[in-house]
Amino acid sequence: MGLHESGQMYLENIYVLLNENGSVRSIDIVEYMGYSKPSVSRAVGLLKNGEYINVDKNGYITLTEKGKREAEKIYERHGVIAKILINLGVSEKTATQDACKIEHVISDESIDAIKRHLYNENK
Amino acid sequence: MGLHESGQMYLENIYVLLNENGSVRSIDIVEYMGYSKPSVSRAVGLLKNGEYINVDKNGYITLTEKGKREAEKIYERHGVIAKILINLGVSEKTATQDACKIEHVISDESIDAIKRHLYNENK
DNA sequence: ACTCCAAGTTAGCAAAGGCTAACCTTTTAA
DNA sequence: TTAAAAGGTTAGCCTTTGCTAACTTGGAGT
Repeated sequence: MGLHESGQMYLENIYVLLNENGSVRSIDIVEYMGYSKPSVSRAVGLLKNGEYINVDKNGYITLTEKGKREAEKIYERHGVIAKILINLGVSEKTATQDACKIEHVISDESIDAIKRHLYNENK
Repeated sequence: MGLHESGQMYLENIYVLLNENGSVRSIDIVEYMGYSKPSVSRAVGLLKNGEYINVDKNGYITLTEKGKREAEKIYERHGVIAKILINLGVSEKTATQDACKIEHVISDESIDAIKRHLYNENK
């Protein structure tokens, strides 16, 4: 079975942290997401189990191919949703917050439609 | 505390069923939403408890003022989201499905921005 | 060497929200 | 009148995803 919403969030944040810092451990996720160590520990275990990430003996996390694909997909959706909201006049803060929620529930069809719209707008 | 996502869904569907049929019992919600009788029974109990609905001795459900306000708000959000998605080229079916999810997580600020956009579009 | 701290894990709780199994009424129909 | 169907409720389970408390383990500093 695929990832649940929380798994998607963790994966996306791992992706962001990897891009920002070059490396990620569980403790970095704890600080970034504001969750407790046990919550992160379990989530990381589940992502590892599902082969979305690898964790080396020092606790450093990397994305598998599967994990990278998934993370990029969610990250892109996030950007697309935030962008259209901002274009509609929503503040960046709210747009980002809303995008975090919407990205997990919106269909591919709707995302594609929004992408087409954003593309056409810039012509 | 306010309604959770499932409570909002139940309330919205009660509102729709009331408008469609003029009356609603738990069993109608069971059929409409496809949930089990105990799930609906609990949800109805919670809505009653929160004073969103009244249930008469024959099991007929009506909205309180508070419930009606809430239901209308969610119903409107649903319509707004579905409409902009449809305007972007999303099929009615998908737009409706997505709206059902998004309506519970999107901010008032974003809804207002979308409403402004839809209004300006029709000028 | 001993202590201490940082990073993780284990165990177990809580709330939301779905489910089945089984039960109780009340109404309908043979 | 007696049996079945319809509508609800109770009890209790499961999963997801957060939490705290308490433990382990490995490396640093004194």
